[in-house]
Amino acid sequence: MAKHLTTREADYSKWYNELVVKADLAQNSGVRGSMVIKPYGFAIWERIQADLDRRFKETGHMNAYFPLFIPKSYFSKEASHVDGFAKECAVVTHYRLMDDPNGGGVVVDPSAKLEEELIVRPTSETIIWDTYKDWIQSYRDLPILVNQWANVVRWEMRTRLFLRTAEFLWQEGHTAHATKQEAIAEAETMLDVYTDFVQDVMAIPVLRGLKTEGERFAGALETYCIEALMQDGKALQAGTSHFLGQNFAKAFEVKFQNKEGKQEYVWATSWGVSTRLMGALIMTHSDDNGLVLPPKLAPYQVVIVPIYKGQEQLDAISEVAEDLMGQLRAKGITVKYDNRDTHKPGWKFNQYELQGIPLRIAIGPKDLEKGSVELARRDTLTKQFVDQKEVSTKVPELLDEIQHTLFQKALDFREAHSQEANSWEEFETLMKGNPGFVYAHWDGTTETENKIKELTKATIRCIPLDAKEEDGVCVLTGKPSKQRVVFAKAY
RNA sequence: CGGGAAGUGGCGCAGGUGGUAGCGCAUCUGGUUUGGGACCAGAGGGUCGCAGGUUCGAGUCCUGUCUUCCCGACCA
Repeated sequence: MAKHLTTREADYSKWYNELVVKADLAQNSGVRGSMVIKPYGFAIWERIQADLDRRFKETGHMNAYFPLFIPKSYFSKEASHVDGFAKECAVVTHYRLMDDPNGGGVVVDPSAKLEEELIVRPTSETIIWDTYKDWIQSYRDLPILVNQWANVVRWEMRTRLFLRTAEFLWQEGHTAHATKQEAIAEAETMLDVYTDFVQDVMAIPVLRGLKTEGERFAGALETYCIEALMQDGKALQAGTSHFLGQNFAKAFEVKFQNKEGKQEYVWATSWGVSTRLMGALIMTHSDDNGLVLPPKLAPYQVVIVPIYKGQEQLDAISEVAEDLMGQLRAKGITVKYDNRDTHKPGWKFNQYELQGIPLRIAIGPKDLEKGSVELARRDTLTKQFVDQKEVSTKVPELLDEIQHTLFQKALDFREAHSQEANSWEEFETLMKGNPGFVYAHWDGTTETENKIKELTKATIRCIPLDAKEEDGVCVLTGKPSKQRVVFAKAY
């Protein structure tokens, strides 16, 4: 009968996998490394999408769609880009199947070999810049501010639901600008958009920073990122925004004529977040009873469960429930009334806790007598009796409070798991576990960064944007350093 | 790609030395229940991943193959 989740303490990674499956978010499919996102999980993703999409449009972007397939030759045009992705590409080589001459089934028709192989996009810079070439002649054609919602494929060796799947859903923004300053400003603006969204809507605090040269996106001059800390003390990259310089413009010969009549290469950015955010959401807020959702992302913010004997009692309860639902919906709150007779109340309580519904209202015979309801909070697992008349004011207040509490709790956790390391001994000792964010001095070289990774498995998550200048010495080499960078073990 | 494990009803598993498949959960029916994952009684459902081979006979032995999961190097 024990349907309980593995606890986080017993096995964090097992807890995560069980939660994703039992809360009906996603499941593994018959396709290696590729998941099925189930309706409940997709409903959460849709809310993420809707909010981000609004923010993209408010910052002047429009959506477009580019092909899934990219000719192989496009890839080799930007050298560091191809280096970064070559080892994880799915390649289409044929376009036809035929009956297997040796028996049942079908085989690839060897005569249907493609002249040029097609790459299933791992990211779309190349096909997009090949297209932008046709769109841009003059400074009057700039800027181009485009986003696309799409699926991409990266042939990862080891996959995990939402965190790393061979195929994943994301959005990728690709912009073109006349000046370097404008492109950098765009990359920074989008980092702000991501920061606001992840903190305000997902209730996940993030560090903002720059990636080191070694961790930078393949083909970028600068990668801005937001980094979140998970409950097990490991870091998760939640979003990136890249200043691409003129690399792609040069690779695809995208020039424009400026006001002085001279030909110039276009400046570029790209930025993206993926279904990986679902993983961040789960690993930031959830507990041993299941998913905990911030109200702003919950497919249903409130669920009403009737407790009754017989049709007559159900009818009386339904009347109250319908009335409350009307009042809540009028305030823009999403409510579900679960009057199914096929499951018992206790079963429903557990199910909705597992699925992270922020507030649960139970109405039973006692409540009919007293004119009350039982209101239960998912985040604190506390219950209170509330007068039916007060529900429509109490619920919005509580939803706000839950949203705020979740963020604050995650922020407190991050602060409690952020520390400085001032010597190699200290650093090494910390990194024997998953200590969270460790602020330490670094000499600025990729060589040292790699050495530290080799020795401790810790990577530089970012060079914080708001870091104060501080003289110090590299934790490994003892060479001088002007500011601390953030180390952690990462997903 | 290197190391390990596993494929048997929807899910989780059991099936010494070969003899024609079983358990728990889930499902369905009837009844009693309903304030934290109900109970009783009955029922349905599997060519044992796939392809060969050995054998009178293969879930079991042999060969090949595919897939999935876990651990490492890579990554949003």
